Amino acid sequence: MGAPRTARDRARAELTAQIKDTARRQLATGGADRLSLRAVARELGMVSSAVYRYFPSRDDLLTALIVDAYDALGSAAEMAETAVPRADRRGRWRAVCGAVRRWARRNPHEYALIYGSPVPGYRAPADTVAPAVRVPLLMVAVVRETWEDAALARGDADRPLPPVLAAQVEAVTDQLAPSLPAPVMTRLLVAWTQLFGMVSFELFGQLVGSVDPADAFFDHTVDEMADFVGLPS
Amino acid sequence: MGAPRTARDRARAELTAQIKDTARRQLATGGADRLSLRAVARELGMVSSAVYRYFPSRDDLLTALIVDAYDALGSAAEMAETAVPRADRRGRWRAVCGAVRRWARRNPHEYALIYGSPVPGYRAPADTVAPAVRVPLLMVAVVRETWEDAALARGDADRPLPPVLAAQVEAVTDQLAPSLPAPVMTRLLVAWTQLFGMVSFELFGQLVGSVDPADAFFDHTVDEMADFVGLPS
DNA sequence: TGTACATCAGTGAACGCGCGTTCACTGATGTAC
DNA sequence: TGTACATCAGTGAACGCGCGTTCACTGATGTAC
Repeated sequence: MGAPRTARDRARAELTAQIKDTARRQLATGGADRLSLRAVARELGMVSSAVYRYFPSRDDLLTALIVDAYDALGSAAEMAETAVPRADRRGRWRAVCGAVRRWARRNPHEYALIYGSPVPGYRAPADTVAPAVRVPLLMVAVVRETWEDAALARGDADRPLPPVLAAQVEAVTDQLAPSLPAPVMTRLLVAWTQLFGMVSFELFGQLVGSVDPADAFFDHTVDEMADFVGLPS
Repeated sequence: MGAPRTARDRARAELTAQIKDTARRQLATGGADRLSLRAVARELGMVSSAVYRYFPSRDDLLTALIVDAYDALGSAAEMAETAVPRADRRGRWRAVCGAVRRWARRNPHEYALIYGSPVPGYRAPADTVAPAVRVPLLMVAVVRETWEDAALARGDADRPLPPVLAAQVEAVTDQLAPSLPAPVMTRLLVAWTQLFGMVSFELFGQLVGSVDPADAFFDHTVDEMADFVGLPS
C-alpha cells in the first residue's frame, strides 16, 4: 500500500475505495451474483470501461470485497473483545460472538458473500485465508488463556478422538495455538461451527417461525457453548 | 395431483418432471441465480416459450425445485432413520444427521438452494414450511421418545431460560411435541443449528484447511450433540 | 361410432433489456534532465 | 524554472452474448352429443 505521494495516487486510492463502496452497496440489491461492473460505473458517473483501470475484472472486484468483508468482521470482533477486561474470559467470549452476530445483521449481504453459498464460477484466492481466521483466533485465545491458567472446566477430558480427527485437529493446533490439547481445540471447532451456523440460520431466514427474533436464543446458546468449551462462569 | 387419466395428462406430468430434472441439473453449473428458463428449454429441445405451459414464470420453477429439495432431504432422513431399531435412540439420531450430510454432499446445489444464502429478489411461499420441518421432526421424535421413557440424561435440568426464549420455545413445542419440556426443546434447537451449520461449513468450503475432509469431525460432533441433548449412550 | 367444438401444447418471431470486456483515442498529470 | 517525454485516467463505440416474457399462430388431443 504505502502512503499516496502524488495527487494521482490519492485520486486513485479514493476512487478505488469509492468503487468498492458502491459495489458493496449494490450487493444489497441482488447479491454477489448480480453485482455488475456496469451498474457500479453508472452510479459513479463514469463509463464502464473506466472501472478496468482499477480492477482488471469483475472477479477481482469481488475478491477485494470478500477480503474487506472478512477484515471488517475481524475488526469488529477484535474491537468488541478488546473492550472487555482480560480476566473476564466468558465476557470476552460473549463479546466475540455478539460482535459477529451484530456485524452480520448490519451487513447481511457482505456476510452472505463470505459465509453463504459460494458464488458459482468464482474461486477464492489464498489471500482470504488470513483475514478469515481472525474471528476463530479470538475464540482460541480466550480458551487458550483459560487453559494456561488451569482454569478450564472439563480440562481435556472428553470422549476419545478417532485418529483421523486427532491428526487434523493437531494440525490446526500447531497453526493457531501450539500446546493446546486436541480435545479442547475440537470443542472450539464445534463452537465455531455452532456460532456461524446460528448466525447463518438467522440471517438466511431459517429461524422464522421458531426462535426468531433470535436475540434470546443466540445469547443463551453462546453461553451453552462457553460451558461446552469449558469456560468458567 | 391425482393419477393422470389421458395421454395428454401423462405427457404433461412427464414433461413437468423433465423440466425440473433438467433445471436441477443446471443448478450445478451456476446456482439458483443463473438458472435460466431458456437454457432448460434448449436442453430439452423445445422453444423457450413452451416452458410457460408448465411453469408460469421462472420463480415458480424455482419454488418447485425448493419444495422438491426439502422433500428429497426429508425422505432421505426418514428412510435412514426408519432402518434403525426403534429402541436404539442414539443410532436413530446418528442416522438422521448422517443422512442429512450424505444427501447434502450428493446434492450440493440443491442443498445450497434451501440452506444457502437466499436468492435475491425471490421470496419463498408458505408451501415450503411443511417439507422443511421434516428433518427437525425426526430429531424431535427421537428425543421425545427418550424423554417419555424417562431415559433422557440431564432430564430438563439446565440453565434457566430467559422469559422471551421460554415463550418462543414453548410455541415451537406446542407445534412439534406438546408436553416436551422447554429446556429439552431448546437443546434440540441448538443441535439443529449445529447440524446444519456443520454441513454448510463443509459444503461451502469453510472447513478447508482445518477438518476437511469432515467425516471424522462430523461423526464426532454428532455424538457430542447426542450427549448434549441427553441421549443415553 | 361419428361429428363439431373446445382445450391445450408447442412454434417462431419479437420486445426490450443488461452484461463483461476490448480497443483506439484524447487529454491531463508526473518525471527526468 | 522550463521543456520533452512517458505514464496514466477516462471516453465512446463496438462485439457478441444471454435473458424473461408476450403474442398470434397451427395443429393435435380430448369431450359432449
